Amino acid sequence: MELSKNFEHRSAEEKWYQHWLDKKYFHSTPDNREPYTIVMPPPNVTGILHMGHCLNNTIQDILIRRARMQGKNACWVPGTDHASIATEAKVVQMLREKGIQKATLSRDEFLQYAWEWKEKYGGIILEQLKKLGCSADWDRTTFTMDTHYYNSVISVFIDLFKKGYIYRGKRMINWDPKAKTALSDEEVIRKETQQKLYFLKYKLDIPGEDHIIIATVRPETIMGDTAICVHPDDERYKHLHGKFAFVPLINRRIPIITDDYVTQEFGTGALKVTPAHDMNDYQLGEKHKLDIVDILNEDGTLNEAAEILVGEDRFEARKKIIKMLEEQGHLLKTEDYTSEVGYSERTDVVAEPRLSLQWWVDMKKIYSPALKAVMEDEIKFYPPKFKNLYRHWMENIKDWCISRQLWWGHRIPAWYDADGDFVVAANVEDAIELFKKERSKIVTADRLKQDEDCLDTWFSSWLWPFEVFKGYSDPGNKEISYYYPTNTLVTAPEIIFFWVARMIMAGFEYKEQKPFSEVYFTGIVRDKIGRKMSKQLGNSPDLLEMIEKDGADAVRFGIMISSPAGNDLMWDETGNEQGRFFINKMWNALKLVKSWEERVDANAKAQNEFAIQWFENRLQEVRTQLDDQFADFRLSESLKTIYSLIWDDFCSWYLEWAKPGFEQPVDKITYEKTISFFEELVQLLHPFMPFVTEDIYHQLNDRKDDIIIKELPKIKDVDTSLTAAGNLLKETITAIRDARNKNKLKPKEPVQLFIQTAEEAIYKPIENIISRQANAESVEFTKENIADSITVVVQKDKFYLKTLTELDTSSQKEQLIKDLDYLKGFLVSVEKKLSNERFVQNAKPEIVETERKKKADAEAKIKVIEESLAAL
RNA sequence: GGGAGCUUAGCUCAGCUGGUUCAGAGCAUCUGCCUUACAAGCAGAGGGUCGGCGGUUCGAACCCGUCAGCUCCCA
Repeated sequence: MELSKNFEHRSAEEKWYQHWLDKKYFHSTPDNREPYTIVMPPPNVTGILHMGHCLNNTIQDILIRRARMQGKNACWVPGTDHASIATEAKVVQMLREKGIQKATLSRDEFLQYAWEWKEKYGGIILEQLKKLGCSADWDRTTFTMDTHYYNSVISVFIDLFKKGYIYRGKRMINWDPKAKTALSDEEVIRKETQQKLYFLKYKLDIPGEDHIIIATVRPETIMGDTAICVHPDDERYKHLHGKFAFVPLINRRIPIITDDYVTQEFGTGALKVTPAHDMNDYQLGEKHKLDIVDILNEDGTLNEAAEILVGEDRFEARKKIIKMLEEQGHLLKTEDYTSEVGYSERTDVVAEPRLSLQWWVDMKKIYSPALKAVMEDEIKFYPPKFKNLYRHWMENIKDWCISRQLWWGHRIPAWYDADGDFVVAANVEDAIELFKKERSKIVTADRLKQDEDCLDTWFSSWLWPFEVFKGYSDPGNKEISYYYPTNTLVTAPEIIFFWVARMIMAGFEYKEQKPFSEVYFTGIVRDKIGRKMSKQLGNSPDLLEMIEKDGADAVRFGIMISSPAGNDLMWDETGNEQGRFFINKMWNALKLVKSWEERVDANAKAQNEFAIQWFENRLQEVRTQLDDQFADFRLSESLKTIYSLIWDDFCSWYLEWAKPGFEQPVDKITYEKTISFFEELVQLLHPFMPFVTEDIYHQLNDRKDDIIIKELPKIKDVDTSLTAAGNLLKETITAIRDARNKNKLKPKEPVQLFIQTAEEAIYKPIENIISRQANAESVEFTKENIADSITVVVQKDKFYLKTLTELDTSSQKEQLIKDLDYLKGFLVSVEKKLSNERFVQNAKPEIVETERKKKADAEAKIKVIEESLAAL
């Protein structure tokens, strides 16, 4: 079969991915092998592939493919989560485009639209992952609202409620006025925001005193003020303790209280207290038993309680109230002020602290096994620095607000009667029973109302590692017993609290076992100037476009090569380019090796014993390194290691040493060994670049098997003397080439080479390689200096290059003098060490021994160089 | 305000428990080559007081202290 000029990624990707699917290589069923399991962090069902997914899933695919090649039963479970806020927002928008208002629909009608939307657009991202080459077990694709999953979530809610871990309570929460739902603390993103600090005069209710000045960034909430607070030690305000002031514009009379919570240095040291609209003020209010005046509606507009500007949006109201305050002489001054403001993660509007009746998980009751497991390394974090962060969060854990005022999601299984009493039950029949049993009330189904709200998406995804195997809905089934606990979780550090911590809690609560053994936190993908990739900035490249242009292998290479273990990565498109060049390099090597096919001479004597032995040994060395690197998730390093093994060791050295002369025959052993080396190389690379490696594997030989499932050979012992011999050979060749370069010899100009060494036996087997690589027409051993030649010193041996062209010895001389100076300096430092008695006494004997050897080596080299200089 | 982390070549980063010629890699730069696998390439080269200062040690990029700059998380 004729080879194409270049690797054609489009057709190869299509061909091999389909082939792997047809052969069901990605599919796993329990058997006798050791399992290796990863559950994919379910992307948002509305999502499309971005660089973060690309990194994360490439890493998972690498781990899975390597495990598969190690003979393990590799199982990678894909799926999506229902993303209640994001999806509901998209459905609402789609309906609006059709001219339908959500408010005009019943819950069931709305959900029907939502499911239609999900069937149509949901799961696009999974198709995109296939383009990237991901070898997930698609037969196991799970959705957090699949029937068994849905029921498990509801059942877990009921169970936790029964255990007293879930309660309903009126508390301060983060409110998203756009999505009109509660948010958990983790769903609020703090951002530095430019604001203004307004200094307002509050009239005092004291004869002879005029006003107190208060600094605030939220003047529109003054109508909710129910106190002014100052520090008890603040001399400026001591005379005002226990007195009263009036809220501007509405003239509500409010007390002046004291609390050491107030920072005297900030603003004027006097704080307006608005318990309904600020977390800290709420706590102050509780402590001092203040009134609560809630002046905002659920959509962020002002309500009747505000008395003025009713119906205006909070930010419009801010503008207007400033004008009113100014007109009436209450505004003293305005200052620029920057502080962190919370934004809704999903809708990006400013989150509003709001007092609201919500459902909560009492985290104090459930977190401790999860903390212990990580602290004691039962679950290992990579990199381990995240343990601290985890511990800190766990030790200061707050209750989790799990209700969301949305329809798309798992509906809270609480049932209310007309009096507002409620029970928690899976269905209305059970609810009726419970009312009877627990509350001695006889109710009928038509009098009961189910809670309108649904559960936080994370309240479903925390069951992911076991419910994807139906470990909750069908406990003890064959699959959960085989696959659980899973092995590795690969995820972003941003969701360590959202998801990782909670999965660990759920794992211990419901399976009495950890959900996974190790968690690898990837870095955040940034652009080349260090900004986080985001839609807003538009600095996120179009992945599918890149895959189309450069190929999935090149894209995978690009992201992995720039990805230090556990650190953020500065992504740059030149990485893809490097990947493409690499593929091209391998393709050219393939062309070379294929060209030998017809020149194999079964009778020819084996030519390349040294090269073959050396490369075989190199392979073992690298395999050992790779094992260590994989154990620590140093995948970027692994890729670099394989890259250099293929490019430098195989292409630049081995192939050059082993390749036959122009139109010369190839001996059978060299040919077969070369093919098998190439196979092993692409096998090592396969997890990183699956398509090109599978393709080359099949190009090298006609065969029935596939590299994707070819088991990696066992590692053999490394022969360090071979490594050393190889290094000497490379060093010699480089030194001679350098000398040729420096003496301006044309590459084509042959030289006569003389080797002066005490150990000819070392050079005998590599003599012909040196001669070829240095373009020497003859090689001889010599005991004498060779006059009128270029002298090259390598370790303790000398090489002479005799040429036809006239030589200018000045540059060699310069180089030799430079080397000599360096060595002399080096020798002095070694001697200093050795003459230091404390060193000889304290240092380990091996260390002293190597110093002695360094000294002897340096002296020998100095001698050789001095001789060479004398001969010049 | 509390906590964590980072600072090594022009850029992005390795450097595991202090000890080989240990100051490294890739990219970029420079020089010479269109050498029948590959110019998307080949063969070479240059480049850093390891953020500053102090300490521990026979010995420090590595350990300790301190200062400076940057980043992230939590309040």
